[in-house]
Amino acid sequence: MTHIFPESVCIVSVAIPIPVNQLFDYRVPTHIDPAQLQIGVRLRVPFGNSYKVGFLMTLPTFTETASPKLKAIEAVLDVEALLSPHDIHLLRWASHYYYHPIGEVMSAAFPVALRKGNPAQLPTLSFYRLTALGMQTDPADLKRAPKQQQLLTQLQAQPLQGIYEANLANPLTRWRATLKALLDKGLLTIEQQHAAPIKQSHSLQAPLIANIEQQHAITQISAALAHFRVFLLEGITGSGKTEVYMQIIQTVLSAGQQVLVLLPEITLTPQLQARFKQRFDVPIAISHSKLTDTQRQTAWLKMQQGIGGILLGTRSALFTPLKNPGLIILDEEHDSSFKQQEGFRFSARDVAIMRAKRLKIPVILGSATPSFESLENAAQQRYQLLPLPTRAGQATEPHYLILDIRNKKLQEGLCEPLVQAIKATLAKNEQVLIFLNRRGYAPTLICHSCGWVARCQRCDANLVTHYDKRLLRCHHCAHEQTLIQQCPACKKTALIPLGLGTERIEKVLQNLFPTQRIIRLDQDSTQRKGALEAYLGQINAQEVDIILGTQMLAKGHHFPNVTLVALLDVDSGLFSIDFHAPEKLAQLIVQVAGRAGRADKPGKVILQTRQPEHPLLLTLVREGYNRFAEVALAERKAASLPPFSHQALLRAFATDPESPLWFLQAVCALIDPLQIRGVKLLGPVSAPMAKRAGRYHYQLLLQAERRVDLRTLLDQLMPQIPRLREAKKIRWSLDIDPVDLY
DNA sequence: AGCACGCCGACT
DNA sequence: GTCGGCGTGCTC
Repeated sequence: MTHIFPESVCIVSVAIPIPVNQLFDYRVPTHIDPAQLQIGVRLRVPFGNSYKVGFLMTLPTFTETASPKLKAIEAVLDVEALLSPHDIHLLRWASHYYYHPIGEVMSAAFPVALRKGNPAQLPTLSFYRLTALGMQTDPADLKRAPKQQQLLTQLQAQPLQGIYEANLANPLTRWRATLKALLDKGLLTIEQQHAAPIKQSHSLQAPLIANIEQQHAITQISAALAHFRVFLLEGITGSGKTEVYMQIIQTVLSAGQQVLVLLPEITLTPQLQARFKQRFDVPIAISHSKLTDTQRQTAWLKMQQGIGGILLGTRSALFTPLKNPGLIILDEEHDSSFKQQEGFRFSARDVAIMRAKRLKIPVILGSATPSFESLENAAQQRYQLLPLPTRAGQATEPHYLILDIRNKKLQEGLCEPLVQAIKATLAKNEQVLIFLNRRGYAPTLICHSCGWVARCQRCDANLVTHYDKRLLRCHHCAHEQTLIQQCPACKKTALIPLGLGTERIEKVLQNLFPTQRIIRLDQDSTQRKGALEAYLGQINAQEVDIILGTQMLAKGHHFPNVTLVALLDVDSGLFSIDFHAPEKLAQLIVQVAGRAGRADKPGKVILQTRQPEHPLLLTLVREGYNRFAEVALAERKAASLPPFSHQALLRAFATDPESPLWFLQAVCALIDPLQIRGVKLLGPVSAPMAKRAGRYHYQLLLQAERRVDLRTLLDQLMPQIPRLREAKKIRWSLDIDPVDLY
């Protein structure tokens, strides 16, 4: 063997998007200038027997003891890092906090197109700042080009200065031809070519006159701009939260800064987008999972380059870089879809707060029903509570009525007083909203003769009868089969659907109210693209008398002519083993109730229950959501439950029923000798629904009153878990601050 | 996550 | 005697 003299090699550490929490070292080849390498730039690197896009995590260092297996960087994909040092720091923090591999966390911050290594260029679009000088073209000529028509109408309505996005680079569009023609005729001038940062922004529409509480909120938040602070804007439905957002946004935009607005649901983005578009003359970027990779890359780059003024997006938009960040708004902060439930299980709410802290900007958390955790943070003065108790236009709060349905004759789930209330409401030409959180016809199919029940083969669950499609379906896996007539056990034709789903209630209502127009809104009835929007349109056009539906009724949409809301079964939420259940139930009730009523037509809310004396229900109905939260928080404090303690949930599953348990027992055996005080182990136990989609689920809950104890334990434990022999047969994950305890 | 390596059953 | 099943281990 020839002796090799030590030679100085330039190396860097790279985060690769694979589920292994380590960095990989690479040699910087001589043709790459190490002085030009910025932390965060994307690199193409050889990995295994292919190539991957990784992220530079350390500055180059020179060493004489480099391992001979080091490979060289193939290419540097960015001249400058697309993420700021603040954002990279945030991602490092999130990787540690959630114990998730840094490569996957880094990768989560980028849109798919850029993860693949695409050049960070705004594709085909060019941005121009256009100023209209006066228009002659008739928008009626442009019937088949709605976008052009819209622009021309706008230009004619007011000689304006604004930023328009014009796809002048694409020779195929008539859009380009029109603009070109307008430019040629001198009807438009290009004030500024190329992407330009927002310098200032004018309000296109006069803001509404704020009421006292709104004005107080606006003043308080405005005073805190350019500082870190968390505001909890607690506004009941119709209290004008959005107006507060918009007035603050205007201030932030006027200072040349950008705003990140996060929403829980895609369905809510178009409404807010329309209102923002009317109000602000900055480009608004949209980012959610229903957009194409290119659309999301465009939105991301617009914000990164400072072209976009507002980014409206869902959870995954949280990490979008902002050239000049000024404010983060997280609307409906209580919503559990802000918590990612697989892979990198982060809370968009908690990470947003961390991000704002680093960026020294304020966060506004908005909700009519804040999470108990946020209310506790407000009580401890960590967040500033800004209540908006008044409904705009003096609409009154709904009146609650608890209907005891024990021993009452039910017409297929509707008690007589409810039927009467529905009749009375319909007689006044007002709409009724009926809520039942169970889709399908009936949750159980039982044999009247022998007691056989239709069960899912792959889950610990009954099959749900769907009459519309003549199917038996499992709501926990993809299994479905045709609806059977004959009992497979005793061969008698005595199968009875037991219990109520929305499909069944729809038929009941059709029988009771044959002349009324009824619409059912659930996952099954809104499968078709655009179906939900079409139904919502019909409801608002008063073409519907009774609206029936599940969960999806609780989100966002307001139905002003609904004056009666009925929740058919609130009991199922009262007895869950998950301590979050009362909180979720209260939020659901208040959110559903909030769909109804307006100034001149106060709403009435009927709750059907077999637990009419249940203290939780009574507190909520008599004393309101905040008092309910106080009581529930006191109980959590007494029981040392979050937010008065901190949890991490270790889950494991496998197709074989025993190895997940063995795995969790092996983990317990690792924990024991660590001698960490202050951390309680609860489990291992099988998950509430142990068998799901043919896999057996088990879990181990770790709980500590001081977060530092939990972290000390996990810091030592986590590196050891992948080395366990028992870990190889199963799939496992760690959920920090779990929201669903199953 | 991919992907290769590796040791046991049904096939030309 | 080979093709291929997916258990196990590694990736700078």
